Amino acid sequence: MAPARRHAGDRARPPCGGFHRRNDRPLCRLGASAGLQLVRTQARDSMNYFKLLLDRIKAELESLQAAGALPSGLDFKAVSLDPPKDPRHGDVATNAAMVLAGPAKMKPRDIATALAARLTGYDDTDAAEVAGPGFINLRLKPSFWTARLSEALRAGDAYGHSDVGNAKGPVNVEYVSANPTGPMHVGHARGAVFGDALASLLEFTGHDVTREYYINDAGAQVDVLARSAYMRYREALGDSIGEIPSGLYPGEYLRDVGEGLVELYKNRFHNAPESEWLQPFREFAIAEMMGEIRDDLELLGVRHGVFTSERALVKEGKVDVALGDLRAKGLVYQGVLDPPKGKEPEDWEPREQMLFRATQFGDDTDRPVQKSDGSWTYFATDIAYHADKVRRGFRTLIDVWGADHGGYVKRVEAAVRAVSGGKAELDVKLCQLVKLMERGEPVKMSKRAGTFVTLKDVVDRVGKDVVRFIMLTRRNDAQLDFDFAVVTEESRENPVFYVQYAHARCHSVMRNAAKETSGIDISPESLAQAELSRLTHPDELALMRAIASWPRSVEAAAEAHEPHRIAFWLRELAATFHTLWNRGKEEEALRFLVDADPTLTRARLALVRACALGLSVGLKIIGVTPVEELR
RNA sequence: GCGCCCGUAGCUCAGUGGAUUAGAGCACUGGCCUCCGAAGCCAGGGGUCGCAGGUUCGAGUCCUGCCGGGCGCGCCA
Repeated sequence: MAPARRHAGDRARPPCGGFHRRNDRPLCRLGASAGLQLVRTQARDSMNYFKLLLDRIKAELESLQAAGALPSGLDFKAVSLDPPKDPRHGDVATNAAMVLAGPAKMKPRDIATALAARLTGYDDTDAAEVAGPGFINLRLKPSFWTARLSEALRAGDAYGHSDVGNAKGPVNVEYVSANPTGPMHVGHARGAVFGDALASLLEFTGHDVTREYYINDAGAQVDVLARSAYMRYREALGDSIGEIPSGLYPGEYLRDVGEGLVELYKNRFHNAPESEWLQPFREFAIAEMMGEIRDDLELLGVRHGVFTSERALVKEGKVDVALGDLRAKGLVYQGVLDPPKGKEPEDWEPREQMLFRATQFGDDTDRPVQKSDGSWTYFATDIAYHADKVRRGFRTLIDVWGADHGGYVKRVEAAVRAVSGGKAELDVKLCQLVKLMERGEPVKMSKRAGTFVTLKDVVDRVGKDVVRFIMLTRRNDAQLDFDFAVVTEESRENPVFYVQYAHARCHSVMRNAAKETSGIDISPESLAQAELSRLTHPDELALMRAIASWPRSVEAAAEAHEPHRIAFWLRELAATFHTLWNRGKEEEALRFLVDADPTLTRARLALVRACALGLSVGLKIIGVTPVEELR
C-alpha cells in the first residue's frame, strides 16, 4: 500500500507551481477560497429560530424574577430549547423548569406552569403545555412559520449564513495532503470532499478559513519516486528495463515522467551515478505528480488556498527552530523508550534517542523526533508544521486524515498543545475506508493487475456531483460503500438524484408559473411579500418547518465539524417537498398553481421558491451544483 | 498485549451540548398517474439501542468492565 499519509485533494495546475524550485517561497497563497461565492453580509441576526425563542424564554424568566415569582441570581446557561423527538409534543420543547428547579429550590412543575402562562401570551404561539417531568412544549401558530419563510426569501442565497464563527478566529483546514508519488484513489476523494465541504461550511458560518495542502516531499518515498522515474527515463532513452524492481513504484503513470525527463535533460544522466540525478529527478517527478494531483482535485472542484512543502519547511530550518523551542522548554530530551506493551518486537533493543514529552500533553508515550543519522523524523517535521500554522495565527486547526493514521492523532494533538502553549486546538477528522462496489459486489483492486481505480476514473464515470454528495452520505468515521450501480440510478435510493429531483421540481413549478400565470413576479424578494397567511395545510406547514430548520442545522454541523449533516438535511427537505407535491396530485386544491386564486398561488410559489433556495444553498455548501432540470 | 474508532429494525444507516411513547431508507405487503415532472407519494408490520454494572429525578447519548468488528503500535511517511 502506498504510504499515502493523509487523504484529500485539490487542484489546478499551479500558478504557484514552483514551490519546490524556489526554496525561498515555500508557501504559495491563492487568496480565493473555492466553492461558494457568498454574499458577504453585514453582521446579521441569526435566523435560527431556536435562538429567537430561547431569548424570549430567558426574557420571560427575567420577568418572573422581577415579579418575584422566581429567585434572582439564577444562571440560565443550562436552559435549552430543542425539537422534541415526538412531533406530537409540539414544535419546540424547553427544559427551563427542570434545570432551574434545583437552584431555585422550587418544584419543576411550578416554574413550568408560571413560565408557560407567560409564553402563551405571544401572538405567534398557539399553546405552551407543561408535560412530563416539567417540559414546556410550545406549539407555534402558522404565523410564526410564515415569518420564517419570509425571512428565508429575503435572505436569498445568504439564508442560514451567520457570523457565529467570527469570534473564533482563523481556522486552518488541512486536507488531502496525498503523497506526491502517484495518482489519487477513491480514498483520497473522500478526504478531499470532506475537507472541502467542511471548509465551505465553516466559511458559511462566518469563520475565516484557510484550505491547506501539506506536500509530503521530504521523505524516503520521494527518493523512491526519483529512482522509479529514473527507470522510466532509461526506458524512454531506449534501454530495456524489464520489470520494475520491487521497492520501486511500478505504475505506468511514471512513463510520462520519464519522457519528460528525456525532453529536459536528453541523455545527460543516462549512465550517471545516482548522486547526480537523484535531486533533479526528484524535483521534476514531484512537480509532475503534484500537477496531476491538482488536476484530479480540479475535477472534483476542490481548491486549496495554501500548499506547504515539507521539504521547504526542513530547508528553512523551521524544524530546528520548533524543536529548539521545545528543548528550551524542557519538552525534548535524550531518553530510552520502553518496548510496546504486550507485543515486544523480536529485534527490540533499548536505544537512546531524542524524544518529545508527548505524555505531558495526553499521549501514551513519549515520541522520537530524530533518526540515528541525525535527520528529523516525520513527526518532528509535523511538529514544526503545526507550530508554523499556530505562528501564522490559526487557533483552530483541523486535519483530515485517512483512518489508518488514527494511531498518530494523539501525538500531534499533544504537539499542538505543546507548541501553542494550549492556545490552539487541533481536531483531527479521520475518514474511513471507501469500498467500491458494483451492484453489491466489491470491485477488486490491485495495483499490479492494473485494476486500480483512481479518483479520475470514478469522477469520469459518475461525475463530480455524484462523488461529492455520496461521500457525505455517511459520517466520516463510518465505512462507506460506493456502489457504481446505485449512485447512477435514478431513484430514491440514490440520494443525489432524489435531492436534485426535488430541486428540479421546484423549478419546474416556477417555470410553469412564469409561463401560465402572467403577472407573477417569482423573484424571492417579491415573493417574500406574498400573503403567506394563505398557507395553512399541515403539509405546507411541514415544509415551512423543514426550511426554517436550516440555520440551526448549519450552525450545529459547523460546530461539530460534520458536513455530512448537510447532506442528511437536504434529503429530509427533499422528502418533505416530495410529500407536498404528491398531495397536490391527490387533492387538486393543494396544487401549487391555482389559476382561480392568484393570491394563493403567489403564497405557494413563495414556499416553493424558499424550498428551492434551501436545497440550492445546501448543495452549494457541499459543492454540488443544483440543477434546475434533470433530463 | 496496548491505544483509537465503531456496534441502533432482516440489510444500510441517522439520532442535533442526557429529558416526555427511539427514527429514515432498502427489502416485504397493499394502495395512488385524463391532473404543476409517478425518476415520486401514502399506508402496514418489524428494535431487550452488543452485554453487564454505575452516575443522574431522567442514559441510545456520560463513566467502568466484558464481547464482537475495523485501524494503528520504537530511527515509515
